[in-house]
Amino acid sequence: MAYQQTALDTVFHALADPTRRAVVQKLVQGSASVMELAEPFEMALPSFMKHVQVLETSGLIRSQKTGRVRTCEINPERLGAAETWINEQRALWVGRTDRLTDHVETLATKKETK
Amino acid sequence: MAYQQTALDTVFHALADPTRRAVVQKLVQGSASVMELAEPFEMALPSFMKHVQVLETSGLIRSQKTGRVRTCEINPERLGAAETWINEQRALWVGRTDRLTDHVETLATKKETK
DNA sequence: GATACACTTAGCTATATGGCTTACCAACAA
DNA sequence: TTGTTGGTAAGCCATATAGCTAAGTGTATC
Repeated sequence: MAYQQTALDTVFHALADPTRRAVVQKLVQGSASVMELAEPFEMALPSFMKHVQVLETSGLIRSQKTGRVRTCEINPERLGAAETWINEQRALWVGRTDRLTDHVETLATKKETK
Repeated sequence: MAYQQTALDTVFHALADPTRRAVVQKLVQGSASVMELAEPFEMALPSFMKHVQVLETSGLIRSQKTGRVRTCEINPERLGAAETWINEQRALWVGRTDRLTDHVETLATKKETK
């Protein structure tokens, strides 16, 4: 569980930056080289590479160097971990509002039968 | 869209910390006072209040002071924004794998009819 | 009115983050 | 062999973050 917590730390941190979210959005559509990914950004290459490192460290993407080109691809499982956590909160929230609704309905029913 | 981007920045940043995620998990089950929320953490109160501020700034929670007690509650809409973004990526990813699957199946079908 | 409680404010420290520039290196291409 | 391309490494700077302590403030409670 502790490992899971740390993973969520890094995943949510990685997604807390617009540049890195844009990289994720690009990679879910297909793998791409670092230069392709960097092109839309007015940013020094070493700075952009730092973002790639953050994404890779978080497990959201994987990369591999072939010759002089580093190609990145998404790791959908890790994105799923963040989704799972949020869905768990939603389930708790929905479950709670369901119980509240039931409670209110129970009270309403009791009033009707008096 | 720019506003949306900034919102996602702060939401994902807020969730990038185990203490803050624990607060969110508690609040989806019902509102709670700051002291109740802080109790499980071995942390100075001003430190914990900083986390609460981060969550409030991100819009994930709301708080209100009544007398000397500040009560916090979840804002499910903001959590939904993060969920929406992740679901959009998953849709792109699934759509892409679907297209690949179709392509492979088309090739397989062509082989069979030869 | 004194005391306790629940924060709030201010300031500090150490670390992390996100950008930059410069120089370098490995791998192609001409 | 030289030039170009695609990174990589190192170091710098400014800002942000995450914790702390101490002191203060407003609101109950006794």
